[in-house]
Amino acid sequence: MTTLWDRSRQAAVQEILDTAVRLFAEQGYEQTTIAQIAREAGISQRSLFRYFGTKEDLVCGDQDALGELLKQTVEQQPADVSAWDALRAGFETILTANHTPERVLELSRLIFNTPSLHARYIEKRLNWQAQLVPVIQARLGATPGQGPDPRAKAIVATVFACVDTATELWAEHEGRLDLAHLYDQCLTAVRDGD
Amino acid sequence: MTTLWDRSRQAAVQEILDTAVRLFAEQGYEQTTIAQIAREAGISQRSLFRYFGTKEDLVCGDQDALGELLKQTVEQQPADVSAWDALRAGFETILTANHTPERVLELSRLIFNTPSLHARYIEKRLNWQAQLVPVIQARLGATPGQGPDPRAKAIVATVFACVDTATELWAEHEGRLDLAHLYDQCLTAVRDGD
DNA sequence: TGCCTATCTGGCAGTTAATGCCAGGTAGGC
DNA sequence: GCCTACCTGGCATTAACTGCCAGATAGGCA
Repeated sequence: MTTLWDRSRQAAVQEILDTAVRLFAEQGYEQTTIAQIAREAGISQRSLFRYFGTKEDLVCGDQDALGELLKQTVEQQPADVSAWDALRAGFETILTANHTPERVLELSRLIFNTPSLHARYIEKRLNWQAQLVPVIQARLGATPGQGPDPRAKAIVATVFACVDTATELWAEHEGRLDLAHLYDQCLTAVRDGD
Repeated sequence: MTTLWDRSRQAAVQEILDTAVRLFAEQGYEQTTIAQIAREAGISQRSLFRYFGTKEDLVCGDQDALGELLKQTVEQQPADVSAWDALRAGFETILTANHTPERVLELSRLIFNTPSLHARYIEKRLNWQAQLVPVIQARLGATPGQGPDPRAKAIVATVFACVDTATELWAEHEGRLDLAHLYDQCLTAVRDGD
């Protein structure tokens, strides 16, 4: 309900984000300090850390919200949709909910070329995976044999592996290829190859 | 050739490593400082950073050497062995070349329970993947269609996803399950499921 | 044996990300 | 117009690193 605060906060977040991404693209992630971003965005370091808990969150911060959307989409697929198709539907939803392709491409380049960012990005994605495993487990039904059932974990991990592979290829080719098609190619190679 | 130096260095590395892993297990990774490790190992902080470039390398440091072994094993498989089987052979080799199971279990617990370590661990494994892709690409033969061929990348990424899943389950169950069998279960769920 | 050189080691200062604390300001309700 | 809640900025501090320099130590060589 506190409209003005929320709006100015939203604007501030957006401005800080734009400043940060611009500086990262210009001079590299490691070479850009928090002090510089704060200075150019006209804000104190202390406040910057209140908006974004870590430097890495300036790049991978909105992953958390996307993960929630992904989980909900997968959960809401009809019961007769297979685990594979449900996950694929989830990722298609995320694709459209994400930033513009140009922005995604810029962020992808940054992430794939900066080890510490890449690590952080993977960490966020591991959270997505952990959230999805019970959802997929429910869709798979009862355990076939005795012992723990690794199927859901394996399927989710594989789907993410293919998404990551497709995204990396897509970024390498400057976004000129169709991401969904690349993903399907990856999954075909894995499931129907040899 | 410089025997004494090398040996004392080797001994120092081992002692630092043991001290660090012990402290990490006792009080957690984040709660243990470099200063404390250096103090208890009887070495200066400055020298500790010369042995191990980062705190994370105290846990995931020897991954680099294992990656080289993995690549060589996969490369040396006979030409008629499929990509999947070649990779599986590589991982079996690594299993036996690793530390004792107890040590691996301890390190696994640490890695899977510490987000930043888990991320760094996967980052190292991404290096393994990048090295393996051309090897697998050669084994797959010519590209079927036009455009880039994502098959090798996808297959390698999937195999690692399954290895990771199996290892996590194995660590969760305190090493009481058969790791190779878990891996096969994961791969079956992915390739032959539904 | 005694020196010389290459390498290792420790201490010290400095940088950067990140956190806690406190004083001061600003928006919105009464 | 005041009061409260929240936000903001500055200061101090910590922890992971890094560069620099002086001192020690091992091994080669005369």
